[in-house]
Amino acid sequence: MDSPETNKIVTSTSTSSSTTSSPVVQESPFFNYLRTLSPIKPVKAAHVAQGFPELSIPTPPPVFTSPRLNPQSETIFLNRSKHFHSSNKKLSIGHEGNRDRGTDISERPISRLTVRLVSCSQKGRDSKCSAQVQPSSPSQFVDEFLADPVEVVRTNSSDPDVTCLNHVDDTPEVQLGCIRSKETTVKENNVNDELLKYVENGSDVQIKSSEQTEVDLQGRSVAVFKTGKMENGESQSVVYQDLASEDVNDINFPNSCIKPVSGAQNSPHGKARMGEYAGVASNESAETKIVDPEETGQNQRVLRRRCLQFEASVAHRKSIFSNQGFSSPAIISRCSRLPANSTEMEMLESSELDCGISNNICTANSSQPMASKPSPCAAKTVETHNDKLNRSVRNGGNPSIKAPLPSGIGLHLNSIVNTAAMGCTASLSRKPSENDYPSAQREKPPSVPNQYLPTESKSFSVPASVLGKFSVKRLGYELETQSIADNSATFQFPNDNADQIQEFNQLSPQKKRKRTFTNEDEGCKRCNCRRSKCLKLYCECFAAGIYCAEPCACQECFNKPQYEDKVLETRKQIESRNPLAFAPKIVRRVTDSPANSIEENKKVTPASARHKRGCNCKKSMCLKKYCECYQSGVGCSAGCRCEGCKNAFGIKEGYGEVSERLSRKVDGESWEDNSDGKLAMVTRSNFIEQEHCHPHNNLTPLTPSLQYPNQGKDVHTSRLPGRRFLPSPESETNHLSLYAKSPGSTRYVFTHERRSKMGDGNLDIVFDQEVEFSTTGRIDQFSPRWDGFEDICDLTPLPQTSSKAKAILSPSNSRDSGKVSQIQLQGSVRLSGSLRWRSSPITPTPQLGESKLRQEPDSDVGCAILEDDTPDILKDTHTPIKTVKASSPNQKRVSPPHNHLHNLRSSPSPGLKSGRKFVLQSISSFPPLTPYSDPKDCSSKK
DNA sequence: GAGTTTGAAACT
DNA sequence: CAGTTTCAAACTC
Repeated sequence: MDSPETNKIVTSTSTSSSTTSSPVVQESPFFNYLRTLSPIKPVKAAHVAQGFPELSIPTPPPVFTSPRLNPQSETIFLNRSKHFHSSNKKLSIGHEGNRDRGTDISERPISRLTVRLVSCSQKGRDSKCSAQVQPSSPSQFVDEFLADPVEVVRTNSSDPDVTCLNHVDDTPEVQLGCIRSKETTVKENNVNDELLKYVENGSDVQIKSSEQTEVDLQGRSVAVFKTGKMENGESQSVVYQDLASEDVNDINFPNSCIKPVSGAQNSPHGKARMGEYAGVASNESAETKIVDPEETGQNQRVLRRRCLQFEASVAHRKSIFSNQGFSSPAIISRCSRLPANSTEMEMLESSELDCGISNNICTANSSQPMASKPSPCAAKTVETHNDKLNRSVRNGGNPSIKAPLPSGIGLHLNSIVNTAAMGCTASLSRKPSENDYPSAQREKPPSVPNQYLPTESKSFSVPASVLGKFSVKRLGYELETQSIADNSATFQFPNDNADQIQEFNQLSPQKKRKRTFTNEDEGCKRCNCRRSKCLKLYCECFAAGIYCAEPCACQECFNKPQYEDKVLETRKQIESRNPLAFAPKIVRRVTDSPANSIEENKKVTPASARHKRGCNCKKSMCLKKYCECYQSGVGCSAGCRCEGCKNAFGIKEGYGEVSERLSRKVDGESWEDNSDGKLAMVTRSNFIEQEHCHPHNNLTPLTPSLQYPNQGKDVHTSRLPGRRFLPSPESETNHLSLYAKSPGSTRYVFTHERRSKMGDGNLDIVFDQEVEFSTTGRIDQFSPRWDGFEDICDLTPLPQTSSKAKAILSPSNSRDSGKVSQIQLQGSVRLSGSLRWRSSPITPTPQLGESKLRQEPDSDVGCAILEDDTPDILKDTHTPIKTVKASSPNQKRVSPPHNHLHNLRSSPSPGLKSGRKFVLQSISSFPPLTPYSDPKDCSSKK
């Protein structure tokens, strides 16, 4: 608040004490206009009487009696408006303590309004003070200013006396700087209108907490808040100060009880100044007081609503977190600025800032961090405790983060982690604990390359919980503002792992720690590259699709926003070699407890797609994290070239067999080395033997073999091209794999990959169908094996059948990814109609007549299931067997951990009997290089 | 924390 | 495509 530009931000002692209203102000055309436009409400004396019995607040006379234009006011106003961009004005919240409240507001022009808010006893609760600052463009300033009446709102049901300020316009909760109280705020009717004061908007905001923390909010209205306990510990003071004002006057307000703060009372100006105070708003924890100096002594009071709701938002947030998943794909746009430092991050984390949830793309423009207008993207809602808020504001400068309502938002942890959005695949399973990062690391969270973000929206939709606890802190994502003009930030988190996050939050500290250590290294940890310049897959950050950040110890790092072009180019090169290079690498299990429920089970994260070729372990025997398979928690597959495989999650020869014991441990997040073997393999020896006996059986996930159903006489299948980007605008790739799993049982894996280039993007539709035909009519499950095809287990009817398809638009164009980083389309797809068995000499024949396939009803169920990457089977035991999924190229396909299968087997649900396909719905760590297709186009593909 | 081991990634 | 080198994480002490 001591910004040099600011004339005077907060004075510890109020100096002016003149009680007469300023004629200049009253006559200002501005106020005139304001009076006309703003909801001006007469002050209600009744309430005042309650709060300030000793104060008699006369009905304020018309504030503006003369249309005469006051040059001074005008000038001030103009200046202020001018400052909205480069404003030096600041809103500061500081601990005023018992200051001299004597202030003659009336004398001062609005621009010089200084308001002190004093809350009364906090009652041991966390005092929360929020101020909503509404930035506005210069052009909009007047209108917005005028249209932004302030009203005092009573908050906190428990404390009827608590009041807060709200915007008259009922600004959405997302408003920046708006802090809600736990309780629904009751608008001013109960509050004495006399207490209402509007706060001058300024450019900069400084907020001081009790700790005197300060925050500068550039381009925001000026307000001075002061929060913190009074010396007597009972009250807090909030000071709104007009930056323009030369003489800062502090206005003391009574506490929530509408009573003068003790300090105020003691103040020489204390109560006597209340015919001066325009309004007071207080909250139990924090009171907000708004004073309209000009109107002081006037019969009219203009209420300016300020969203000063405090804890309510927090509660709301928590509720949201607990109840909502994150549906949006993880997309992080550049621009936006994440908490620049640990304090902000901490604030976000702890406070659970609502940010960019849902499809709402919130764009916060640093230049206009706080939009006066209730623009969904312009506002930021910050609900925090005093300290947190203050810290965040202080450090953040521009709270450019918008917090859209989290409704319906899901978090795709995979996307977050692995994808550009968040970058930690396996990490998704775990939620960052408070101590995941050293404070120093939190200082500078990793940032996400801009290219992964949609151009327009560049949105970073952050679920509150995610943002607060996961993204910000754990992942430490930082949206680096590349420029003042380009700093709108929107956070979009993938939805898939919302539950995981939630779960993690619910974990005990020990469990969190455990997960932290087990998962943190996977994808979210920071790199330490020395020679790769962080532009190779060696770099975990780069591989994860995120920029390196402070926590990184890399050297000569080019994986930074400023090198965006280079990063993107490198990425393209790498992807050209390996389209799945940026696919999630590690799969982690989120479930911490041996959940007995599907809910628990569905927290399993699929395995790595990047590791499509399998491991090549020589010495580790796939028992250490050197082995990606092991690291991913999946068994080695036939595609692995490992030697002496003892992968506890399923040895190569075992075709994904996993011991029961291990499975249970896995459920419990016990990633133990099971090298001791003794795995109770649930073998399907037949298939395994066949596969290994035959030279062609050494199939990679991408090159499944076609085996005839009849017991091991495998006829080599056509080795279909793996998933790769085809140059043609639209390409289709079909894969058919037949596996003779056992005598009388044949499994068909049909994969149709269709890449369509529509509009400016690609639509990747991958139909993976795996059908197992059993002579017995029983559909076998898949083993935990995770290879690219084998684990495609959704039991689907023959291609001719209509099936649900999910199309995921892979925003190759990072700019666009924000819009629809991952679009899930659901619809009926007649596979037979559109598919061409271009590559496969073998057409899946429905002639497997005896197969007793379950035809998935053409319902939307499948679509709902597809909402996240949770294995379908895990999500709903009653899920129809058939599910056709279209996914991005980087989609991971993994087999469920054995234990889950085991559980599923036991499940009476018929669906559980079917083979399972685990598809990692996460978006690629990096959006596809090709532009994504328009959703419409996608729809058309349905 | 330093050094070693390891295997993926990159290079040739 | 195979062999080699590079690289950084994982691991050990």
